[in-house]
Amino acid sequence: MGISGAKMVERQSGVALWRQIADRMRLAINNGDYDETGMMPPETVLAARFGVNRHTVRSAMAALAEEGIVRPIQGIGTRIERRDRLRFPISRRTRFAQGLGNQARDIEGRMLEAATEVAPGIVAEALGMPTGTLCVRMETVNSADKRPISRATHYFPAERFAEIGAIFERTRSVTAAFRELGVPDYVRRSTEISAIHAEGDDIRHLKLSPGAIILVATAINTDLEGRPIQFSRTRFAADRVKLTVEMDA
Amino acid sequence: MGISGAKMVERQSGVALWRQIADRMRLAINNGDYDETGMMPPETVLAARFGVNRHTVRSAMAALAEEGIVRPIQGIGTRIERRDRLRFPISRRTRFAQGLGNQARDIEGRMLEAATEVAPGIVAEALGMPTGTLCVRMETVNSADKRPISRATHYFPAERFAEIGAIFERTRSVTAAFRELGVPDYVRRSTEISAIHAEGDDIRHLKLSPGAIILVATAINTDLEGRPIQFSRTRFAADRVKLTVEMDA
DNA sequence: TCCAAATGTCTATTAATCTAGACAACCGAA
DNA sequence: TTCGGTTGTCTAGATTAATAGACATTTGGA
Repeated sequence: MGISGAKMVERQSGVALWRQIADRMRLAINNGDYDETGMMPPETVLAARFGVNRHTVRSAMAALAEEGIVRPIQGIGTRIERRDRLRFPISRRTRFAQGLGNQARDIEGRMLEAATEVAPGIVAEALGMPTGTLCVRMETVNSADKRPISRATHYFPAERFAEIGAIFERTRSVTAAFRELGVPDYVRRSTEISAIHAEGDDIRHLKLSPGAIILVATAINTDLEGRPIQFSRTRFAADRVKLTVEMDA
Repeated sequence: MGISGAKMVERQSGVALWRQIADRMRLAINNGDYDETGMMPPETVLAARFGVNRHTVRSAMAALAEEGIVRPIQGIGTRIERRDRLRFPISRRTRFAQGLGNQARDIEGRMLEAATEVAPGIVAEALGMPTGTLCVRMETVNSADKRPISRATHYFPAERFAEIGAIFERTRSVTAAFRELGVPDYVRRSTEISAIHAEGDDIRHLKLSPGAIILVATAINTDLEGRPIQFSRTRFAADRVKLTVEMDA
């Protein structure tokens, strides 16, 4: 159960039981409580759990079905059709944790790997470096409420940000790492968004089923002087995130 | 008619009409809509305005009277007893007592319980601890001028803050307790805000009527090194507090 | 093929909510 | 004192919400 233990529904509160139950089931679904099976527990189980009649649970379920969140299948059970996707705002000041902000309790960035290597052609061009220049490549996985949301590959000019891997490992934040390395603020110059089928390690890291769709956001960040400091390619699990592009003057 | 225009109440929404009306009247009161007279409009007027029977309005009024917000006087009308909503700022440096500052004379934090136990999954994740790690759970109620404002459940890593319960009991302040335990300053890493209907013990501790709305702020605080030191879930009585989120770089 | 498990549908009953109307009780002012 | 306006109380009925039980229907697997 939740943080504060087993919560019973409240009677005579002016809020119908089926509505309370529907609200709590929607929360549980979005929280990923039923991700293992992708199915709701049987109606009889839910009725017992909430201490109400099965018909009351069915009313709640009908409300969720109306919203398109679940779909009942006779003889099988009730399938979870849709989880609300996190809204990830992309703007001039895109920051991972800030962007998801209050859409999840626990936003975590985990580093998989960091290495210094020769910048690939596209990266060198994006960062305005001669071909053959060294860069730091950093691989991260970002999660919201324990659920992996995105997988990113970042490139930084090695000259300025040689230690960024170690600092990220400690601060778990690109923004914080930049700050420690003398970049108090930075802005996004460009973002390109595309969609492909998931493949390779992304399937494993994002816990996707083969053939799932991922959104790819390729971005360039610059410091306030306009010098490129980061090239990143972030793969979002498309069934968990929607990207909202925000324009600004 | 309030700021937000003429909204009709919704039928068959799973929320009783009297509850919807009570909520909207509470908002209007706290918004100062009736400050000129200090009285509610007559029940017949309200009934016409909301498009419901007078008895339905009376049910809503009874709920507000139960909360101590209004007091009906036969022959005269219904007087507004109390209308105040504290502003609670949420920022990188959120502190309970400081935040309420000069909005109340007497700001009190009372501890209900403190226990060392295995951290729930969400908490362990939030605090960056392996699952199964011990944490201190502390339950508090915060009041301003003797009126309960919020009810919070805090989690601290047991390793660093085993004694925080005893220290809070003495100092009545999380900030002070942290200071004694070697954390001179701390910042808020994240805050998630949602709203639900009050239920369970919160109704009793916050002296709410069943079905009242509470604001839930789930927060993680870190020390200046960025290590998570506190996970908390604070439930604010929504009719007594408004949260103002302050952005910073 | 048969069974267990799940959702779908139906009837019946009780409780809560909302409407409707009438009238009593109370207060302030004309 | 009378009267208009207000809240308080009562009865009655309609609608919605919730409980209870029975049985049909569908599916997947033994």
